[in-house]
Parts: sequence; C-alpha cells; structure tokens
Amino acid sequence: MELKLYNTLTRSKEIFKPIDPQNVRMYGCGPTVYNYAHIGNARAAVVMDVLYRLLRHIYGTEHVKFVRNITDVDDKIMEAARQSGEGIDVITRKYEKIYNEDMAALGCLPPDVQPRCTEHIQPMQDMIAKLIKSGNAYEAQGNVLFSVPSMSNYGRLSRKNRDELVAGARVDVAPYKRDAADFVLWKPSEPEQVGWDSPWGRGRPGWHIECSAMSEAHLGETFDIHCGGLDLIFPHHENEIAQSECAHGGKVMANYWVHNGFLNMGDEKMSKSLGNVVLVHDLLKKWPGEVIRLALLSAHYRQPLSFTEDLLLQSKAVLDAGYRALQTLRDVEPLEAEEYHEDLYGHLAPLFNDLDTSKAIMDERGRLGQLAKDLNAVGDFKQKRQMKALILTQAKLLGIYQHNPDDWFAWKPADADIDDAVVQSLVEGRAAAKKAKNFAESDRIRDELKAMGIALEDGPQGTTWRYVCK
RNA sequence: GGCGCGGUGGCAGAAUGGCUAUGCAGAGGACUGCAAAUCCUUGUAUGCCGGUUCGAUUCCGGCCCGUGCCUCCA
Repeated sequence: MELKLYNTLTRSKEIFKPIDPQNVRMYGCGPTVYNYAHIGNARAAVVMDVLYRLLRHIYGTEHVKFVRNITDVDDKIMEAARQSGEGIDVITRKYEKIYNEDMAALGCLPPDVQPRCTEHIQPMQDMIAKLIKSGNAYEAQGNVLFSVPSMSNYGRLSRKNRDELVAGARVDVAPYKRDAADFVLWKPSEPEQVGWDSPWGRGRPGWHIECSAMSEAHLGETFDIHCGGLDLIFPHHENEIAQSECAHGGKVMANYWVHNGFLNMGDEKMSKSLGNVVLVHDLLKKWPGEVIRLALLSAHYRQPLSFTEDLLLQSKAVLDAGYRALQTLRDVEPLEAEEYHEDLYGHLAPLFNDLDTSKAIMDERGRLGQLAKDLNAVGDFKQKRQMKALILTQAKLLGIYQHNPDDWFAWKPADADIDDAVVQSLVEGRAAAKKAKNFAESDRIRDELKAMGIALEDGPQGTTWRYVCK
C-alpha cells in the first residue's frame, strides 16, 4: 500500500516517496515556550504524531527521524520575562517541560530531536553570512534583511506574488527595508535585551531563520516532510524556503509540505480576545488524554475542527465502548505480525489515504464491536486473533486504546473530589440493602453515587464502579 | 481587493455517475428488583438554481451561506 499525502506545494494528493527509505526525515514547527499549550497547538502535535507513527510503521522505527524545534527566544518570551521578572531561560525551560508533559499525556511520542534556538545561534549566523555573501541578504541599521526580489521564485508555496503582498501589507514598512516584502534575519538587541554577538552587532535572530538553520543541522539541506499549522504557510514557511534554498544553491528544502487546519471553539474561532482559549493542561484535569486525542483526530486533519463539550462526550463514548470490547476480547491473543499479511482487508487504507483518521477511528470502533460479538460464535479462532492484531496495529498508529481496559475504567479526573474509601463503603451499603431486599435504600444510594458522577455495574463478580464524565 | 477552503441525517464524518458508508446520540424490544453493560430492531441527509447525462449528492456554470490567509498566530 502506498502512502498518499496532500502536498501544499502542489495543492494535490501525492504518493509519498522518501529520498532515502533508510532515513526518512520530517521536521515540524514546534512551540514558542512562554505559556501553556492550547488545544490548537495540540492538534498540530497530534497530527504530526500520527504521521510520525505511520512513517515508523512503514519504514521501521530506526529509519525515521522527526525533528521538532523549541522556540526559546522570541519577543513574546521577552515580554513574558519582563512582566514576571523571571529570567528567560527559567520561563522557557518551565514551559518546554510542561509542553512535553502535556503532549505526552495526549499520547504523542517525543520527537527524535527537539533542538532549541538558543543552542543554534551559530548555525543561524552561518546561514545569514552565506545569504549576505550570495547577495540574498543585506545589512541595514543593525538589521540583516532577506532580499525578497533576489529570489525569482519567491512565493511558490503560498502562491502569492510580490506585488499583491506589497499592496496588501498591513503594517508600516520599516524605512531601512529596500523592498517592502523583505524580512528580518537578524535584529539588534538593546543592552537590557537578550542578545548574542554577531558580525552585525549584538542582536538576536528573526523568526524564520531558526527553522532553516535547525532543519539543516539535524536533517540536512533537503529532507522529506515539513509540517505545521495552516497559518504558517505564509509567511513562516515561505520564508524558510527562501532562506534555505538560497543558502543551499537552490536545492529544494523539503519535498512534501503538510499543513493541519485550525480548530474552532464551537462556532467561533479560538482567540485571546474572545477569551475562549482552552489549555491542554486544564482539559487534562477533566478528561483522559485519549479522549482529547480522539476528539482532535475525529475530523480529517486538513478540515476545520469544531471543538465542543459534545465532541468530547462522544469521543469518550466511543472509547468506553471500544475498551469494553477489548475487555471481552481479553483472552484473544493477537497474532504476531509475521503470521499474516497486513494488507489484509485493506485495514490501514484510510490512514494511508492522507491520514483519514476519522474513517480509521470509526472502522476501528466497528471492528472491535463486531469481533467482540463474534467471539463466541463459530469461526476460525486464528482468524479472530489475526483480526485483533490488525485492530491493535491501527490503534497504535492512532495512539488510542493504549491502556489496559481495567485501568481505563478506573480513571477519574485529577481534580475530582472522590474518596475511593467513601465510594466503596457506599457500594457495600447498597449491596447490603439489596440483599435485604430494601430496594428503596439501594436505589437511593445508587442515585447518590450518580450525583457524584459515579456509575455502578452489577456484574457476576459483584459491583464495579467507574467515573462518568458529565 | 487578492489567494484558498468548505456546505451530507440530531451530532460527527466517509464514499460514489445509478443500488447512499460508518460511529455517537435517539426510539422500540430482550435481559435486569431497578439500573448499568450487552444483544436485536429502527427512523431521518447530500445549501439554492440551471446545464451535461437514460440517470448527479458525485461532472460543469451561476448564486447564497460560512470560513481561512494576505508579515512573527498551530
């Protein structure tokens, strides 16, 4: 089966062909670490993670390298540091750690390399020097600017021509720019601002140069896939291409450009001004990470995603039912991968089709239910073991159903005010009332627990309870 | 103004020139002291107007609506 990816560069779905199947390389634009990650950041991370997992599945874990940077120098960080009075490195390390923890809670594998900007100042300066030498950049009043007119095919990715850009520019053009479209590679720092010595004076890097320098350092001049949010197409990625390709004698920076769509909070966009920014950190207090992850993957990655409470509830329902089926299938030992042909039934076809996670998720749910139903029906048991293996393979690529079902149902929110001992004594009280045929009392206790968000289940081995998201 | 994306049942979301997935929720039934879970059954949709066609949700044109980007925002 061939992997197809939508390539922003060509605006079409293409068959993915790596430069070197032994060394498949992808780069993702990572977070600027000065605050908690919001759910939109998480969508980008989760989408990249599914792609990373799929590539590892196809080419082998050892043959895929995923680099996602940490932007730890930036004006917003400097402002946050000024306000809090903390050092920049204190802030950036703190939020880098939180980001990684939050993404891990969403089931994202850590990238192979997480380069920090502040540790790549020299490669950035080297690239800037190269661009000046080749006539693609110039120095002006302590700034170094990329000269957009020096690159004939600038605008290839975003399909913008320069005249429109200049005409539509919303900001005042700095007087030292030779061309309105030129952008900063290096800018001067005030003495109290963070900065590094350079041939052009003490300063700090512009926004785009970091990704060009770090991708070169860790993936080489040309690599396979570059991903990020839709909003990064212009100017960020366009300018990365300009820098890298001019510095590399016109060599292509990345063959495939993969961009995820935005997430809305219901009908409105998520924005600070609307005050509806949802942080992953807060969400994780109320919902299991897999529920959030499934919600983020419930729409195709290029489509807008409407993030709502209802979506989370639905995602929870899907996972609950799936885990219940897995409980039923507990004793079905999945067949080893070598024992069957994976392409069977076209199991992974949706994911190979430009990461159609929504279809994959529903297939997964349907197959789990069917298999649980068929468990005791006549049929080849080996085939059932194989089916379970196929289901688990896809589940791993999606990053769902990664828990033990018993643990899954034992989950409760971190901030829930639920004392296991109290619940247990109530459950026992109800059992006693039931035994005494005092059903009014047993129902009263059940309702009391229900009000606490706890659902009971009377099974053959007694009563179990679990927390239900309300 | 420029470039782009999308409008499918209560919700989510595929696919397709004809027989219209799937999941969640809902309804009815079985089971249960009552529930929960499970099982069985079940309803409802392709924004509007034209065109091409034997036949369009699918192709073409127009319209309406929503939405993204156009210099530091995933």
